[in-house]
Amino acid sequence: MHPGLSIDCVIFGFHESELKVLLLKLKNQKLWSLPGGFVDRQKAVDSEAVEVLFRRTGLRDIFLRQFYLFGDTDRHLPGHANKLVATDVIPPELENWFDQRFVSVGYYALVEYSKVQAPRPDFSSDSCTWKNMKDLPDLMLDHEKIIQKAYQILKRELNDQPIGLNLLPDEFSMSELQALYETVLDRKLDRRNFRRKMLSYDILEDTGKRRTGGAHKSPRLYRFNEEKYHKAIEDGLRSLW
Amino acid sequence: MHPGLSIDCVIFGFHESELKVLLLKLKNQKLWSLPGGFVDRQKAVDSEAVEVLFRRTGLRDIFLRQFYLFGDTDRHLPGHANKLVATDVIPPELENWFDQRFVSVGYYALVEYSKVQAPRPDFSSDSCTWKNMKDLPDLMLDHEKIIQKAYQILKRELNDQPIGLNLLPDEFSMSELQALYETVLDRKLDRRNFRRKMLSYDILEDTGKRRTGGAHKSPRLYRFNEEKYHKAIEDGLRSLW
DNA sequence: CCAAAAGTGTTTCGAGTACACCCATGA
DNA sequence: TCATGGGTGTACTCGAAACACTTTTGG
Repeated sequence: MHPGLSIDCVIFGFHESELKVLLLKLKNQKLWSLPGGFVDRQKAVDSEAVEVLFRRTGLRDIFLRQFYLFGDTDRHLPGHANKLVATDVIPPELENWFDQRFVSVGYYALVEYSKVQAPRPDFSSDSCTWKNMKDLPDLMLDHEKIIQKAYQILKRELNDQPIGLNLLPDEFSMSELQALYETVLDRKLDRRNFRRKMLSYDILEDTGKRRTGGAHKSPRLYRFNEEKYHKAIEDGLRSLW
Repeated sequence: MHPGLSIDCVIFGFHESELKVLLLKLKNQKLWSLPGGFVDRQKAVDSEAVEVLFRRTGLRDIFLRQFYLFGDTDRHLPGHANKLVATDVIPPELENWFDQRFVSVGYYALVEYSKVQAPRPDFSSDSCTWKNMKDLPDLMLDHEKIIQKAYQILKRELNDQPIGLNLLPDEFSMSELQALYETVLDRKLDRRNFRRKMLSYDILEDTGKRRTGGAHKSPRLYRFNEEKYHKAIEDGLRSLW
């Protein structure tokens, strides 16, 4: 039957200057979980991850990155499967099977919060919602650890790769982009230096438009040049050697 | 039985200014393979990788990094298992099982070539030797791709992390360290700039000794300050943000 | 007219790069 | 004494960081 291989997706979203993660709440339990699923023996692992993302968010063609394989033997506590049976999450005949070691591949994705319309829970969970990274609920298994690892890798990769595409509207102001970086990095950045550095990456285009409506000076709107953006991800933004 | 999960280790060694990979030659075949093995359901994946490294090289406490999970459906060509049976690598009853999709976790290690005394082959292979990265033999499955991916990630990580520990003797000259970097990067570096930059990382200690015996000025010998070295790996050598 | 955000330029500092000469050693 | 590699310093350029005032907008 199952190959004993599952995937877990850490789906990051950004909203109101806060970094969010999409989580499922398990039926009849207080625990939450990452969206994921088992990988069929016939399917390629990476494409299954794409499917999970699609099932939960309705989004395709999103930056999705495999970042780690979690394969420790102590990923769940004794009695874990028992609890799942007791709370009706899985049928009793699967209890033993669920008590063995699981190997899970972690993926993370960056998606635009507003484009995800009413994320849908699956059969084993009764809600699917965005949770603030700074205020995560109790999570099953080692999902907390998986999220933290994804976050750590995301921050490290920020040094070599741009982010923003799929995390912001198609057109955005420089301040919005900066707010994204500040949120992910969890600290303030200098406005002037940020603008200069970001423009120097040569991945932005000025749309020529302005956003009006705020009680302030109307900002220019930019968009990503997707070709250059993807090239930057491929080649890295800098290399020391 | 098997969980359908295997590991493959790309073990890099460095010798005479060449980057080597430790490979096994399959019994009765012209194909070579990466050292690896299946992961028992009871075992943690990372520690199995440590075991593979130990079985082949006799080394423990070596930098070993999980770098990717290979989970495509087309990892081997049709007839692959059949060939393995025909050439006596596996018994016939396993043919069907060997024909399904395999998921393999890639690890890479950096070890000192000279410390590996006569690497030992396993039951399915008749030799285990170092092969030059620039002249790889034909490899089974997607092992060539795995090696190239490991190499690519190694080069990228060089921008954030030092290398050298376990790849060089305990004490080494600056030129030897530079030769290592030049080999991995596959290009020449400026001697003066290399020294300055490397010293600025603050991970080296001057042993106070010199190496004599060459027909030249005798070079200072350095060693890594392991505490600082590991801290540099943890924290990264630089951060742009 | 005022509050709030947008836009802009300069200086300072450190790291990266290019480059050339003298020194020590063993053969 | 000579060939070979070891050791060192300086000038230039560029990116990073610190820092303050003026402009635009809607309320």
